[in-house]
Amino acid sequence: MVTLAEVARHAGVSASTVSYVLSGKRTISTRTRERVEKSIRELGYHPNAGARALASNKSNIIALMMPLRTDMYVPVMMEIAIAVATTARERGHDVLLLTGQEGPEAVRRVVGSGLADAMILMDVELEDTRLSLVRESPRPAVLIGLPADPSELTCVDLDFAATGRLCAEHLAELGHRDVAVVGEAAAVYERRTGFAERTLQGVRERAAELGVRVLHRPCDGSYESTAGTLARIFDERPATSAVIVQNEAAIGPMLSLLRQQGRAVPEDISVIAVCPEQVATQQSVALTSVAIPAQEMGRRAVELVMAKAGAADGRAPTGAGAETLIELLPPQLTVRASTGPAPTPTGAP
Amino acid sequence: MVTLAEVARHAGVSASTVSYVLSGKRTISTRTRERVEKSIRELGYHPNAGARALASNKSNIIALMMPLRTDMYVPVMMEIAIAVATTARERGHDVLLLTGQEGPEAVRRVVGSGLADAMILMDVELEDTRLSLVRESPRPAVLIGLPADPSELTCVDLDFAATGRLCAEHLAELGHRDVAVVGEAAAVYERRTGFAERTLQGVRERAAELGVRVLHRPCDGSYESTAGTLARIFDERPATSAVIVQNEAAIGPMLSLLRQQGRAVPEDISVIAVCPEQVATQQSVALTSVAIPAQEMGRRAVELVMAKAGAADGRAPTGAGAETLIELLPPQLTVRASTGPAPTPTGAP
DNA sequence: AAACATCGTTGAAGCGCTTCGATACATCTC
DNA sequence: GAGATGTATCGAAGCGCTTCAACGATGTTT
Repeated sequence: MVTLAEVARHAGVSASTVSYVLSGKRTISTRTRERVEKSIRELGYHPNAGARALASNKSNIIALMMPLRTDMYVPVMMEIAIAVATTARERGHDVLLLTGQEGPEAVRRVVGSGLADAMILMDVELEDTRLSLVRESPRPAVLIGLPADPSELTCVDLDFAATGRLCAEHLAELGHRDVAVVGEAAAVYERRTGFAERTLQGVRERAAELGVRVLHRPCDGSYESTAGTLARIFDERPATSAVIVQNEAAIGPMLSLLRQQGRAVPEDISVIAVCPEQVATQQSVALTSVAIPAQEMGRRAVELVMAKAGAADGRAPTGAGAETLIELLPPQLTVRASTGPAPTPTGAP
Repeated sequence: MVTLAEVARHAGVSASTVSYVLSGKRTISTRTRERVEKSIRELGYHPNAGARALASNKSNIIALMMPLRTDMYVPVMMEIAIAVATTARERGHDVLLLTGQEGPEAVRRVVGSGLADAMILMDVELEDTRLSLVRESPRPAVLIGLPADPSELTCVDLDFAATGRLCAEHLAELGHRDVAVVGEAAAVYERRTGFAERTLQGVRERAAELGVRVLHRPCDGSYESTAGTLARIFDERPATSAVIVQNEAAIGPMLSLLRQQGRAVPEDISVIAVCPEQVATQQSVALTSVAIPAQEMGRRAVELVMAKAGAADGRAPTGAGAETLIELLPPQLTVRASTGPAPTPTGAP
C-alpha cells in the first residue's frame, strides 16, 4: 500500500504538505498542489482509513441501525437505507449496517469504539430501548420515526397524523360517510410503533370533524388475513364505501378480493393507500395514495445528522445537538383512479 | 474516551498485557486476566477501532456492495443483507453498505483505504465491471451470483439451473405437457444477470428430455404487465396447463388474474413459484415453490469470505484465494396446494 | 547444582495520518 | 529601511493500539 510519506517523497514535499493538499485546511500554492495531486494519481494513493480515524478522531462513517422486524414492509426500509447510503457517500461518508440482533448494546459499542461518527436509527418504537443510550451518547444521532418522548432527540418522519387527516378529508369531500381503515398487523400496534397509531388518530380526528364514521381493523397483509379483515369490515358496517389501506402488503390481496366480490373500484368502493408511489401505480387500478417519501426521509436523516456533527466540532461550544428537533415531512395525496364519489345509497334518487 | 493505557494503569499492569488479554494471543495468568477484565468493565472500555485498524492492519469490516436496481425483487436482497450483517457480527465483524452509485471505483477505494478487510458483491451480472478489480484486489471477495467467467473467483448462489430442472420435472411427473415460464423483466435478461437465464435453461433442458413444451415470456411484475404476459401465453399456447413464475412481484397479480379468468388453481392450471418461503405461503393458494435461500446465501458468503481472509494471513503463503470456488446451493422444491395433475384434454374420457 | 526450558509480563517501536507551532521568505506600511 | 503582516512550507509530536524482543521468575533435566 502506498503511504502519505511515499507520495510526499515522490512529489518532493513534506508529508504535512500532502496532508494539507488533501484536506484543504491550509493554503497551498497552485504549483505545489498540482505536483502533489499528480503524484497521488501516479502512485494510486488512497489514504489509510484507520490512520485517519486515529489521528483525526473521526471515521467518516455513519452507523445505520435497522432492526428488521418481519412484520415491517421491507421495500420502504430498503429504499431508506439506499438513500442513506447514497447521500452519505455524496458527502464523503460511508454507512455501517447494524441489525437488531445485537440489541441496544450496538449503540454503545459503535459509539464507544469510535467506529462511527454518528448514528441513524430506523424503525423506532414509541418506547425504544435505544433512546436512553442515544441521549447519553456524545455522538450525534437522528431517528427515522417518532418515539413517545422525543425530548433531546432529532427525528425525521412522515407526518402520519396529517396523512391520516388528508385521507379522511379527501374521502369526506367525495361524500363518503363510512370509512374503513385496513391497518398494519396487530403486532405493530402492540409494539407501539408510532406511525400506525398516528395515522389512525389523524383519520379519526378529521373524520370526526367532518361527520365521517371510521372503522379500523388490523391486517397482517397475507391474502387470508386480508380476506378476514375485509369480511369483518363489511359485516360490521355494510355501508362502508371507502377503505384506507395502511399496510402495503394488503393492497394486492385487497384489490383482488374486492373484484372477486363484485365490488368495483371506485364505483362501489373507493380505495386510498399509504404506500410508495411505485406500489400505487403498479396495481390493477392506479391507486389514489399518500406517498411514503422513503428517499426523502433517508436523505434528510443524513443531512440532519451531519449538520449536528458539524455543529458539534464547530463553533457551538457544548450541548449542541441536545435540543429537540422534529422534522415531519408533509404528506402529499395524489388522486388517481381508485377514489370517486360515494355511491348514492340504494333506493335514494 | 477510556484508553488501553488507562485500563492498564487501573489494573496495575502494562498496556501490552491488556492488549494480550483482549486478543488472547499470549498466555496470561488467570489472576491477571481477571483483574484486567474487571478494570475493563468498571471503566467501560471499548477499544478504539481506528487505532486497532492502524496497528493491526485489519479493520474487522466487510464491505457489502449492493447495486440496487429497481427491477430486482427487493425483499430477497434485503434478506441477504440482513443475513450478511448478522453472520458477520457473530464473527466479530461489521458490515459496510455500498450502493451502486459509486460504480466499480468503490471497490478500489474501499480496498485501497483499508476500510474493509473483505468484500461481498451482490447482484452480479454475467459481465460485471467489478470483476477485474476484484481479481486484482489483494483482499478476499465473494460474489453472490455467478458471472459468465468465474475463474479465480469465489461465488455463492442458488443452483438456478437445477431449480429450473426441478420445476420441469415436477410438472412433467404430474402429466403436464405445455408449460409456460413467467420470467423476470426484459431488462434483467438484457443486462444478462445470470440467474434468470440459468433457470430458464434448466427448465428447457429437463423439459426437452421429458417431452414437455416450454414457452417463456418476460414480465416486469406490474399488474398490467402480468395480464399482458398471461394473455400472450394463452393466446399462443391455449393448452398451457402449468406456469412457472420466476418473478416474485408477478405472483400476486397472476393468481388474481387466473381467478378472474375462471381458471382454477390447481385444477385447471398448476403454478410453481421460485420465491422465498414466506411469499409462497402468503398467497390465496399456498404455492408449490422452490425456495430462494436468501439467509443461507448471506451466511455462506460471510463464511467463505472469512475463510479466505483467514487463509490469506494464515499459513498459506501467497496466491491463496486465487482459486476458483463455486458453491451452488441445492434447490428444494416444496409441494403445496398450487400444483396438481394436468387436466385431461377436453373431449377425452 | 549447573544448564536449560517455559511462563507471564514488560518496554519500546512503530502503524499512517493530522495538526500545531515554527520558519523562511515576500510584501506592505509609515 | 525597520517593523508589521501575510503566505507557503516543514518538523515533530502525538492519536491508541499491536507486537516483537527481552527479561525475571519458576520449574525441569541431567
